[in-house]
Amino acid sequence: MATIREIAEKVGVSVGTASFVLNGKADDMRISKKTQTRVLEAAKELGYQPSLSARKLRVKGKEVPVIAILWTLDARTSLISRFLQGIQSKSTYQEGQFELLIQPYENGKLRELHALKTGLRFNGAIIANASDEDMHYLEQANLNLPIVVYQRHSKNYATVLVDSEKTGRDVAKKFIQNGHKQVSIVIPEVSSEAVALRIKGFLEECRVYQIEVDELYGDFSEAGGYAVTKQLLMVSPLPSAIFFLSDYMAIGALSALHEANVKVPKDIQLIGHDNMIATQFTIPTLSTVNLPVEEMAEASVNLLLKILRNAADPHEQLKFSSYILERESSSFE
Amino acid sequence: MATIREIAEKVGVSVGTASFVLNGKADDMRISKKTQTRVLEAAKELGYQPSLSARKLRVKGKEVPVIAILWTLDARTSLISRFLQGIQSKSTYQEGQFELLIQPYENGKLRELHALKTGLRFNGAIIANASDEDMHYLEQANLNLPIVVYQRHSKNYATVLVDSEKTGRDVAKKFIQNGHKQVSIVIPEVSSEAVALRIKGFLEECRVYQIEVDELYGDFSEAGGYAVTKQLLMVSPLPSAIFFLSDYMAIGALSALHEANVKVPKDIQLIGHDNMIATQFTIPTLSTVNLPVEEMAEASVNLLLKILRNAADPHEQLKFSSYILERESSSFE
DNA sequence: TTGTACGCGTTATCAA
DNA sequence: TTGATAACGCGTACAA
Repeated sequence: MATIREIAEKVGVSVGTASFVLNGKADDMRISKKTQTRVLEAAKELGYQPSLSARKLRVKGKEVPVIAILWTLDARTSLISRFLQGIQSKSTYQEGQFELLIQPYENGKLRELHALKTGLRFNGAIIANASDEDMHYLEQANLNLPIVVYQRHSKNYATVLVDSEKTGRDVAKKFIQNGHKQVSIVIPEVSSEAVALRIKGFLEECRVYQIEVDELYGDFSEAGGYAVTKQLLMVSPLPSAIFFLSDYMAIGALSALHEANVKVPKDIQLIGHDNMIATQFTIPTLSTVNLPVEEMAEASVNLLLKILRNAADPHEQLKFSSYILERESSSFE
Repeated sequence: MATIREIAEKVGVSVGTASFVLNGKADDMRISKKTQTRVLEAAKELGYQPSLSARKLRVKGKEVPVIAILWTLDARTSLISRFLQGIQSKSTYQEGQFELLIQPYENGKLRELHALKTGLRFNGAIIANASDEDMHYLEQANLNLPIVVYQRHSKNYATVLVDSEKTGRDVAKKFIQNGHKQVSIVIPEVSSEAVALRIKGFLEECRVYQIEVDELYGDFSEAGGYAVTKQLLMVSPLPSAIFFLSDYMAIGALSALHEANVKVPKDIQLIGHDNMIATQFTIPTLSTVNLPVEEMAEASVNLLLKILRNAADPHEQLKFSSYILERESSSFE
């Protein structure tokens, strides 16, 4: 991490000269070739790395806010592409009004992310996939950094979310409406408020209508859904409907059921969650709950930008709505 | 974009005081409550936004290189999650040795991305999905910014890629070996060297063995593959094998074929490309070409970091290999 | 609480 | 023709 001054000193030249050489303006400034090569060599030797900070500071009117997306290092990483797509599809991005930083963190270890406290890396953050512990830390830390929390409730920060409890109830209602008496819910092993609320809504509604529910757990992935279903196939009787809290898991289940020659939706009905594009092309097509990830992502960024320029309440709560998309996997033929 | 000095002036207080208040250190410093509120109000009014650059510059030993991932704003955005996963799975990231910036750009308009020339946003870049025009611009611009190009050849920059021509030949060989005489190749409408080379290799090998090939085009998505296949189903005879240059397209095709009651692999064999996880769970499971995205992503970042600290040749060429994963969609029963 | 030196690259002004 | 000097940008931290 040498500075330009160190280079200048080593070569025995002024910092201005060194700067010109390192920026390719040496010829315009008529710096001799020998000096140029000597400067460049010194830079290489010392491992010179220009400081963006110093540059930005000097070049006026160029600094834009840095927005960080804090994303957990777990299976849900696969959803980040939709999040990014939501941000990018909009004009805001194109105009270069902000820089987008991806800041991964380990689930449950948000407190160890020093950048949240130092305020050196970003001007504001969107926190996705926060676990209970992470959220607890956040609420108690009371950071004075502008923050938008995605898919969780919060007292101290702005939020963007859907009514996950209602989602759960809606799916239960659909199952009840379709006449199911014995259903299962497959739960991914991730700590998430949204998941917990969906479960809560689903179970409550089932209780009200006295439907029997089995709770199953698996990895948040196709493989997880496949494994859970394989296990389920070994016991009997099979439930007549399953709610998967992740489309990926439901896709894995379709594969396992096909192998076992169990027909969907005739023998068993499935509903997934998230409305991943792939669900339109599975065999059979997969009913799912539409989660407006792209819209929420865009809203999160816009909200954060507004908060940054004091144009929005830092406690704003944006609510989106989800709805069931009925496709073949939950329809009677 | 007010500065801390403007706030201090407005309130009639020193910059030091303003700094303390804005950083929540006011109480420790025994700044009066009135002063605190006045400073905070002024900050709000003026729309104060702390300059990260000034902060980083002052706080010693904290500046780490910023690496940008330049990603096109097109359908292939869906692949970015694998790219990110590749980076994140490794220790490098955890140690906070660099910051990761996502810099989208419009396909073919890399030249309009000013950040590449100003050097204000990042210390080095990984360029993914560059089109021919983008690459032409890059080669001729001869930027002195450290750059790693992903999945393209380059004279002037470091690269990380697989031998895409060989991939194409391999798939053709597999088809020939399986006895096909009439095949199709489905090409996504994206400008990519890798895609072009796969096509080239595939067509050449087919020519050598005098296999008839039909070239079809569609959107890089499940819907694109579905649409192409629907069209294909209207003509006859159907080819006995199809090579899809994207798994997403192949997944769409499976759906269309299922609807038309054409059996895979009995009536027609399919091979996709990329080895997306979903291909293990389609019905039938999808043969595909494994593209080591995660490994290449990790290698790209590590190579760039090495170049940044002069520990690697800025023209290094890293080659990875791909191979066919035979699953049900291309196997005889 | 205040004043001010400091970090580091850029660039305009000055000097030989 | 070749290079030096110093002001500048902005938040931080320490001495006063």
